[in-house]
Amino acid sequence: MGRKKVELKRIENKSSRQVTFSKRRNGLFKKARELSVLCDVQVAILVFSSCDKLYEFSSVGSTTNILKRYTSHFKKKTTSSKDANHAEVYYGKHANLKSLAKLLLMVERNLEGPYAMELTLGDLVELEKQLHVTLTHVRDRKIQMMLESVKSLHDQEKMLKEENQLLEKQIVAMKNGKDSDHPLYHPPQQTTLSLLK
Amino acid sequence: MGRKKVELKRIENKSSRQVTFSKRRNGLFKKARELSVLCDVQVAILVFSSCDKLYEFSSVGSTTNILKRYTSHFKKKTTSSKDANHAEVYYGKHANLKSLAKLLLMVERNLEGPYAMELTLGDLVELEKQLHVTLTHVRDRKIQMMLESVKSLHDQEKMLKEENQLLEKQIVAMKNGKDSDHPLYHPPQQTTLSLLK
DNA sequence: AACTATTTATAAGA
DNA sequence: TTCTTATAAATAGTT
Repeated sequence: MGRKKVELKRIENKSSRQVTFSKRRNGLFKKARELSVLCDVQVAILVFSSCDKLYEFSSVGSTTNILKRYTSHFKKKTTSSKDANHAEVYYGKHANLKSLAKLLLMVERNLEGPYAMELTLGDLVELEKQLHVTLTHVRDRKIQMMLESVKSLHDQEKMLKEENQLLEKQIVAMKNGKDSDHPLYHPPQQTTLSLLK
Repeated sequence: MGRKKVELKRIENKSSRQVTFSKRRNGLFKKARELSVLCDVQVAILVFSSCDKLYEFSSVGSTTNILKRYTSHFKKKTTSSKDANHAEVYYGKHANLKSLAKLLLMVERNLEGPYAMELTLGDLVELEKQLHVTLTHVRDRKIQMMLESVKSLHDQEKMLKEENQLLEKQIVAMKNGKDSDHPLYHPPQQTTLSLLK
């Protein structure tokens, strides 16, 4: 795709080989990025030039992530309990949404970022289990709250309807000039509506 | 480069995404081969599809060779550089991950126990989203590592078979009584097997 | 899987 | 190096 069709063999002229390398390398990386985005896949490319220079492309955080396991994958876990206690000291009193969200963001950054974490496959399996369990519980709690909300709304609706009926009866009674025996209705001050915010 | 200009975003239709993936993957690999030949460089491409399938391209014999080269390249860079803070950063991030596991346990206890955290429905929805995202990322990373394991084992198997063939040839040669001109084959001392433990 | 109308990449020239 | 442009190549939508 140029002024002339080019034969598929090593370009002997050094400078035009260098120019072509630069152009086509960029082209290749662009194509890789497009493939990654359009088709929702992960792509990594490594290019070693003849003078031992490395050019790399990765659709995820870094190529290192993919290859880091060659050196770190089977390292042994040694200090899990110590770390856990450490965590409790730090977060025990502040086990709130904010610190959890922060930590989750940190984990995400670490999974995708330029520095691969020293996580073994076993670590990841454990973490996945734990996340799954917590996610399930959060969902359960959410659904519970939603059900409670719905129930509250129904209760509230019922209550208001009853109030309406009572008020209507009072109005009818007043129109008939017979209100002295029936004092006015006063609605309750506290209802479950407040639970819904 | 087609009937219409295509927007650079995930193709939502599954079947056309699959078709485009197939076409563009071939295109990418072709470009890589051309770059490799024309410019006399080594190229390796790894593509992980969303359904856990690995497609790879390598301008030389096996992708492992290039990955090894990459690893040693990177090692050279990092070990010779002066960054002593690296280990500390590393430890910090690792510790944070353990903290996350501990914190997740705490959140669970709070959700189920008599002392419910003061979380609104909105909080729970946000938390659920965040957990889901992190869980997805953890799963992705886990799958990536598993794929790498499988690939390494396959490469290793191939290498061992090649060694076997060489050894068998030597045995045949020895039986023919002409071994004095051909020194025994010595297998490489360091193979990727050691990395797998 | 083929077919083309178009878009995109790029070889050569400036 | 960077830009321009003629042309080759890739590919999106269609059959």
